[in-house]
Amino acid sequence: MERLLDAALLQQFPAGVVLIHESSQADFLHVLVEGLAEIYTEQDGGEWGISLVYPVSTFIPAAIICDQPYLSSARTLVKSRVLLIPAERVREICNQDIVFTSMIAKELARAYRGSVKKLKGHLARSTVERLANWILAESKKDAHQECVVIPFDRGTLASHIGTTRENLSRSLGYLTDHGVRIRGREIAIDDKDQLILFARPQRFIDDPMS
Amino acid sequence: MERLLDAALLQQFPAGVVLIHESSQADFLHVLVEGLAEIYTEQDGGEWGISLVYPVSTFIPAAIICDQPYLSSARTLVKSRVLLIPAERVREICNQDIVFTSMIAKELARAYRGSVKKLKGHLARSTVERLANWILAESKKDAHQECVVIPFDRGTLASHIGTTRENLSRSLGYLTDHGVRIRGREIAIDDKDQLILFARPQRFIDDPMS
DNA sequence: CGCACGCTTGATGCTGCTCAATTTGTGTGG
DNA sequence: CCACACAAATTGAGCAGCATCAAGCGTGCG
Repeated sequence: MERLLDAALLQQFPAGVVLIHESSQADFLHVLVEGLAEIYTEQDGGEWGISLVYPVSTFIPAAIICDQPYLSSARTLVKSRVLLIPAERVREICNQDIVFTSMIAKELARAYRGSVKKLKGHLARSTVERLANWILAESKKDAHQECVVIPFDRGTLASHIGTTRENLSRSLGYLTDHGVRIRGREIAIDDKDQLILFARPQRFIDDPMS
Repeated sequence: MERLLDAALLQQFPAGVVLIHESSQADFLHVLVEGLAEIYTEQDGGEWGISLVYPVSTFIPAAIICDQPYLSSARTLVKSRVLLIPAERVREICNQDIVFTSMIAKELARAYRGSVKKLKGHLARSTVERLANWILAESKKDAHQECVVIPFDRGTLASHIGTTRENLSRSLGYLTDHGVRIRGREIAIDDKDQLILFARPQRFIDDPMS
């Protein structure tokens, strides 16, 4: 563990800094210590969100383990602190320290499951349903608040829901008839039961703990 | 390694046997030794393909590592031999044997990257493009054959491409104008360059090695 | 032969993207 | 404090992609 940390560096980044560029070789294992980041991919001039990263977790550990180029890009969404560990060092310790390695394995497993859940959501649900379920999931983490605040701009949210800005707007409007009220970035949940009825959340798609 | 194998059992299954039921607790680590299997999910009465499993690899290792229910189901597509290792034993060895653990980590990393690639394909491409790229990818592995044979029925292929049987049929018809000829389950590639031109394959979506 | 199953083809409608116009919101400088 | 500029968000119209339903075709098997 010492050998890990003496080569690592903790850095502070403002919002909107691109930390990883897809298709570049993996050079560091990034650990988000504080803040918020997104994993995204650039395709045909557009951007699509792959996942959101909350502290404390690593991002894109798979590229380091596989010793392969990154499949997606990453940027900070708010001011964040990130721990950078040289890839070389990580792979070295993966052959020595069992505690670290099985921690990495757990991290990979969690990320993998997240990705499968996202895939399931896209295969089986419409845009509005994905949005409704995102709102429900978000409302759970902020300890029973009746109000969800989108922590980034709407374009970013749209790219993570898997739609365009325009349709996100329409979808939010549509949910107005299903227990929700919109005020800029604030989404007030007036009738949670009605929203749940519409969204039909499933444990194995929407529950981040599963 | 001995402790792993003395608790494991190698079993033979015919085609179409469901080995894993989603939402059930993970009891075994499955290793496909020979044959072909698919990971899929059941949603609203339909089935959607998540991934295909070729030998030799594990399936759904993440559920065992996380000690959580499976997120998807798995079945054999052809007669297959599968090694079953009790989950308990796997987790135990994950705290002891570094070689095994880092092998699992690599396996998880590969699966994770596969899932991200599938997600990218769905976000950025149309059904026909996904199909065209699947054909190209398939043609690569069978050592420069000019002909791809779908190794399962079309409904299954449709579910993995992310469309319906009907639209798969239409899409195959459409590709007829782009260098391909269809004869039942055989897809003859007459003009690979033209197909590539249409499909615009990307290394970081379609190359299974990356 | 006739039935079952898988594949194809057609018609129709919904979802969601694109483009464009308008409104709202936000920060800036006079 | 207002006027203005610029970006973000909304709204509308039109259209492409794809699902759905339904019917027609082909092949294999009892």
